[in-house]
Amino acid sequence: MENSTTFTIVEALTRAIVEHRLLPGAKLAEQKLASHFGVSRTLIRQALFQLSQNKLIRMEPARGAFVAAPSVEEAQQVFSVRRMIEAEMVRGFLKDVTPAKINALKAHIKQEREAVHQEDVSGRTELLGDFHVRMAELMGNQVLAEILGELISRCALITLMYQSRHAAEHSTAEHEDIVDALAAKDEALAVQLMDEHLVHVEASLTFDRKIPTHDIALALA
Amino acid sequence: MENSTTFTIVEALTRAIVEHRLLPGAKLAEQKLASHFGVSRTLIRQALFQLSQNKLIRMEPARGAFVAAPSVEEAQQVFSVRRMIEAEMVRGFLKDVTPAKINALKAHIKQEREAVHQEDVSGRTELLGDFHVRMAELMGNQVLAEILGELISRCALITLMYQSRHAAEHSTAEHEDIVDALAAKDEALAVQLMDEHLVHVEASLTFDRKIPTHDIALALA
DNA sequence: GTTCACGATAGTGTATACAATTTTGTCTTT
DNA sequence: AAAGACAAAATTGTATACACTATCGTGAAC
Repeated sequence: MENSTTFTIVEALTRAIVEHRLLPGAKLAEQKLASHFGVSRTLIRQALFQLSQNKLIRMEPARGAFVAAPSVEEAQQVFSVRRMIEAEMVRGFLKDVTPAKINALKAHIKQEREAVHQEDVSGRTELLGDFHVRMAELMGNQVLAEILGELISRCALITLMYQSRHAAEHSTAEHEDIVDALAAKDEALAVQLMDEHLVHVEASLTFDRKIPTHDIALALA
Repeated sequence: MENSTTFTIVEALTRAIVEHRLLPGAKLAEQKLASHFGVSRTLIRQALFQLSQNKLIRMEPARGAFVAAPSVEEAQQVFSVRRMIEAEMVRGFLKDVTPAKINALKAHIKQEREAVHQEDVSGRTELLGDFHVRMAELMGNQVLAEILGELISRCALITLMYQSRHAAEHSTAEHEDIVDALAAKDEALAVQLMDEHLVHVEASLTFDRKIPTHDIALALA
């Protein structure tokens, strides 16, 4: 899409944030990043700008960039939007479902299972999110896939921020149930399972617990 | 959100694109824009970068920025996503509806009617889109409002690109019907009306007609 | 001892300079 | 005259320089 150097930096920072190597509230000083990546501040600023549009960081005028620390309200709104989109996505998916698409989803679930065995936490989180994006892609709606992808990145940050003990263990099982319902072309059931799945993920978060952060103001709130 | 100077440039370019003063495919040379706005290329590049994320322009490596010319597929996908989101938005809106919210929507429709009288084309298009964003805001879901806002910007570009003769005249009437259904708390009807409304808008476009553009490759396709 | 003022330092915001690439125009060759 | 090669101009990509703001530390006044 855009320049590949900037893209590399965005990717690296995204991974660092989503993998929780950079905690919410952490400051992202431009010169330090520039030195680390061996480029000028110009490219760093481009990358930070992009990340701020993805809501993975927030930028304060004349103060700099900080890893985003989504509020409880924002987290709930993100999940709310996901439920809206994905309920209808399931309906749309069934409107033009084929055995090949079902198989593609099953193949993805197989990958998920392998990742669980390997205890690859960050890779697993990514795969669990990709299931939903994959569904959008299989519908042939790239616009939907992009929007959902952004929402799911935000969810990854939220999940790692509020997750007590990742109850995401049975996410794969729920994905499987959803695919079964899709294969049976049971729209009402599939929609319900998808909605419940997202409710479960959201419910597994502990919005009232203490949360690790580098944001002073947030830590004292 | 970000710097106010850049924001001003983004606003100005957005208006120019959405109001069709800049045709799809038109080249946006950095130096010319910089001179026009009386700033350096740095700020122009930031603005162009942001616009490219909003899909209002596309950037080709080492070639520059061009006003986006959404393909028919993309246009249909954008409308498809809007139907998905807004169907569920109507349901969500009714889950916590109040007379005040209904009145707010009615007030907005009144504005729409006035704009129709004034023959203010660009302002009218904006207002018609704002109706949908307003609904998201009234739900108290800012995340939803932002996502919908971006989609509606893209729709404005699409509409002005493919619109034969704006059949959007009865959009306001349809908005009114939707609000009536909401006031009556008739979920099924409201959802149906919203879906039909979006289908109407999409159907008013002429995907098979000639489209004005500055994009050579597109004009000869 | 606490608070305020002020200077030093670090960091961001913008402009400019330079490098690399693309585009354009001209000239040569066939 | 048409096609290709090459040079010149224009444009984008990146780095650096400068200006402005915020932050932090020190010291004076109370």
